[in-house]
Amino acid sequence: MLNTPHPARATIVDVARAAGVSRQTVSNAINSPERVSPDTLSRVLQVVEELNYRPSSAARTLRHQRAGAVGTELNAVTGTPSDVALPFLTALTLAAPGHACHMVPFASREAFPMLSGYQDMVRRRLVDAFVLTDTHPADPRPDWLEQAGIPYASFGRIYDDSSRVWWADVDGSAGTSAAVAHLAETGFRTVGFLGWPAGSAVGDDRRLGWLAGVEQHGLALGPEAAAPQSLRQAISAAERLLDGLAVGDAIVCASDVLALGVQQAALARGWRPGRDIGITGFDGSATAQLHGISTLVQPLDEIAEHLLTLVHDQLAGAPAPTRGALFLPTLTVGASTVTTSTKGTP
Amino acid sequence: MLNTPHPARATIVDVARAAGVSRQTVSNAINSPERVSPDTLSRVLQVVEELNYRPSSAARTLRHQRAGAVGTELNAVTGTPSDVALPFLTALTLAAPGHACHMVPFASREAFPMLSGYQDMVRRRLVDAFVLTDTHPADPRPDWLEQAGIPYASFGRIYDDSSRVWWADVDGSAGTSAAVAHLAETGFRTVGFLGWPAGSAVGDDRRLGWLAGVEQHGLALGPEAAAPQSLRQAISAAERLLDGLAVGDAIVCASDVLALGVQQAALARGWRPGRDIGITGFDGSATAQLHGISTLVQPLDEIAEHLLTLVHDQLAGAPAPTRGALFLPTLTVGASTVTTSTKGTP
DNA sequence: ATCGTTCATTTGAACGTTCATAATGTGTCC
DNA sequence: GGACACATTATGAACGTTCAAATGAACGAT
Repeated sequence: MLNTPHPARATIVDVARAAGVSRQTVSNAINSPERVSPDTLSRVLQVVEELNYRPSSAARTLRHQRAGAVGTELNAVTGTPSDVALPFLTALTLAAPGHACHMVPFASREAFPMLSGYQDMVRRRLVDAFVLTDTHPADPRPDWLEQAGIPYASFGRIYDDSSRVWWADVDGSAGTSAAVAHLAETGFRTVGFLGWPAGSAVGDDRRLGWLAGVEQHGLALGPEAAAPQSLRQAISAAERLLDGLAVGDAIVCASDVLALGVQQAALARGWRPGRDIGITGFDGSATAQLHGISTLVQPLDEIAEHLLTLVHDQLAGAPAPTRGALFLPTLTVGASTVTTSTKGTP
Repeated sequence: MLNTPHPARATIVDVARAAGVSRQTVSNAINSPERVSPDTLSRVLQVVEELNYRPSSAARTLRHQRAGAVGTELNAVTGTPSDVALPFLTALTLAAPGHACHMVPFASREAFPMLSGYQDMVRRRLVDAFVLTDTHPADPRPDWLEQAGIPYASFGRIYDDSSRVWWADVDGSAGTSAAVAHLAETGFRTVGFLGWPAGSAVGDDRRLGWLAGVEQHGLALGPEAAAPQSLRQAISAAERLLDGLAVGDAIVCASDVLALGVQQAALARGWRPGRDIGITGFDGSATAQLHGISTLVQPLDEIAEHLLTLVHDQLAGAPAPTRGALFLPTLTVGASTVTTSTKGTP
C-alpha cells in the first residue's frame, strides 16, 4: 500500500471551526453529549452532518491504545473449508459494530492454526483480541495467548483444562436429543445413529444426545455406525446402517455431510427420504439446505455476540465466568423428515 | 470495546534508547535500511528483535493518512451464500500482507450491497479502498465510489459501462470450451448444456463457450436447457435434458449446483456419472468437490492478487488499464468425467 | 587552512484524537 | 456584594510514527 495521502476529509478541528467551538466540545458532543448544552449540541451535530464528519479510527486507536479490532484466523490449509466458517465470520462481522470494533481476518498457507500470525497482529497492535475457531486438544493458542495476556474467546470448547472458560459452543447432545424428539413426533419408532469415529469430543457428545433422546421418548434403539467427514465413506457406512433398518425407521447423524451420505445411500436403494427413512443432520450448513435435509442449525448470531462480549469483558478486566457457555441449536425441518404418510404407530 | 490501555509494548523510542540512537534512525533501519551505516543497522535490528518491536499500525496510519486496509462486503442477506465467497475472502486475506495491507470485512442484514456501509468505513478512514463482489447491472457502487474518489476493484465484470476497467473476472467461455475439449478427449461425442435462464451475462458467456467448443472439436450438439441456481429445479431441468440424450453423452453445466442436479437426475435413472454420462460443473466449489464432479476451478489466488494490485495502482495514481482482466479457470477432473470404459469412438 | 560535498544521524513538527486540567460564565446563598 | 458551587467550554499535552530540515563529521579540492 502506498504512502501518498488521501483526498482530504473533515477533521475535528474543521467541525470545531465551522461550529465556532473548540475541539473538545465537538469531541464531547459525540462521545458524551450530556456534557454539552442542548443548543451547542444541536449546532455541533448539525455541522457534523453537514461536513460528514466521523472521528478517525486511527487517531482514536493511537490515543486510546486500543485497536478496536478483533482478529480471527481463516483456515487456508484444508482443501475443504468448514461449512459454517463463512456464516460464522459473517455473524462476527455483523456483531462487531455493536461492540465498537471490527474484525480482521488473517491466514497462512503453511499451517493452521499458525501462532506467528497471532504474534504479528499483536506486535503491530492491529487487534486487541482474537476469536479462535477449530480449537482442538493440545491447541497451543489458548496457552500462548493467556501467557501473553491477550484476550481471546473460542468458538468451540477448550479441552485440556477445565479452568479455561473463555469459550462458547453448541450443545451437541441437546441438539441430537431434540432431533430424536422431532423424529418421535413425526412418527418414527426406531432411530439409528451415524457419527464420527469415537474419540472426538464433539462427536461423542452428539452421540450421547441420541442415546438419551431414544430412551426418553421410549423409542427403539437402532444400529449405529461411524465414518469420517467424507461423503464417500459416509455413503458406505450408511449402506451398512440401512441394511439393519427397515422402511419407516430413521437415522440421526453427527453432521450434515454424514446425513447427505445417508440420503444418497437411501436414494440408491429407492427409499424416499422423509417418507421411507427419516434423516437428520447437524450444523445447519448450506449442504443440508441444498439437499433438503433436516438439520440442527447452530445459533451463530448468538454465539458471535457472546464471544465478542467475552473479549470485551476481558479487555474491561471483568472476572472470568465460572464455565464456558453452551447454546442450543434449533432444528430446521427439511424434506428428509417430512410426514407424508402415517407411520407405524400401533 | 473499552478504553483502558494495553499491557505496554515496546515503542520506537524504547528501541532507540536501547540501541543508543535516535527515533528516526530506528525508523530508517526498518523502512530504508540503505540510509543507515551497516554497523548501526545491525545493532538496531538486533535490539528490534530483542524487544520484539514492530511499528504501531495506528501511528503509521495517522502519519501516512493511509489505513493500509481494504474493505470488502460480506453478503449477509441471501440465505445461501455463494460457494466461492469464503475461498475468495481467504485468497484476498492471504494476498493482503504482500500488498502491505489487511482486509476488513463488513456486512448488513438489511440489504446487499449496502452503500451506507461503504460510506461509514470511508468516513472513519478505516479502509483506503474496496474490493467488490457480486457486481450486477445497475450496481450503484462503482458510480458512487468513483464519484467519491475512492479506489475499488471488482471481482466480476462491471456491466453498465465499458469504460469501467477496475475489475477481474473468470473467462467463462474459455472455461466451458475447455470442458468440452476435455469431454472430447475422454471420448464423449454428444454434448448438451444446462445453463441459467438467458439474460445473465455470466451464463450467456459460459453457454457460448459450450457452442464454440462443440464446433471446434467436431462433436454433436446436444440439447440445452436452463434452470435457476436451485437444486430442485436443476434436477427437473436435467431430467428433460437426459430424455434427449443417450448413455455415453455428456452435459456441460454453467454451475456446480446445476451439475449436481444433472448428477442426481442421472443417478435416479441408474446412469453412472462419468461412465454413462459425462458431467462438468463450473466454479470449483466445495459442492463439486464433495460430489466428485469435474469442475472449472476459478484461479482465486491470481484474481485476489490482481485485484489488490488494481487498488494499489489507483492509490498510487497509476493510469487506468485499457480493459478488465480475464483469468482462465482450470479443469479439475472428478468422477463425473472419468474414463472407465472405451466410449463410442467409431 | 578554508570551503563545499557527501554521508550518517538527529531534531522539530505534524497526523487527529481524547484525557486532565484550566478557564469562563451563571446562579445561589448568606 | 462576595463567596462558593456548578455547568459549560477551552487549552495543553500525549499517544507512536515519519517527513522535512538541521546538525555534525569526514574528506577532497582549492
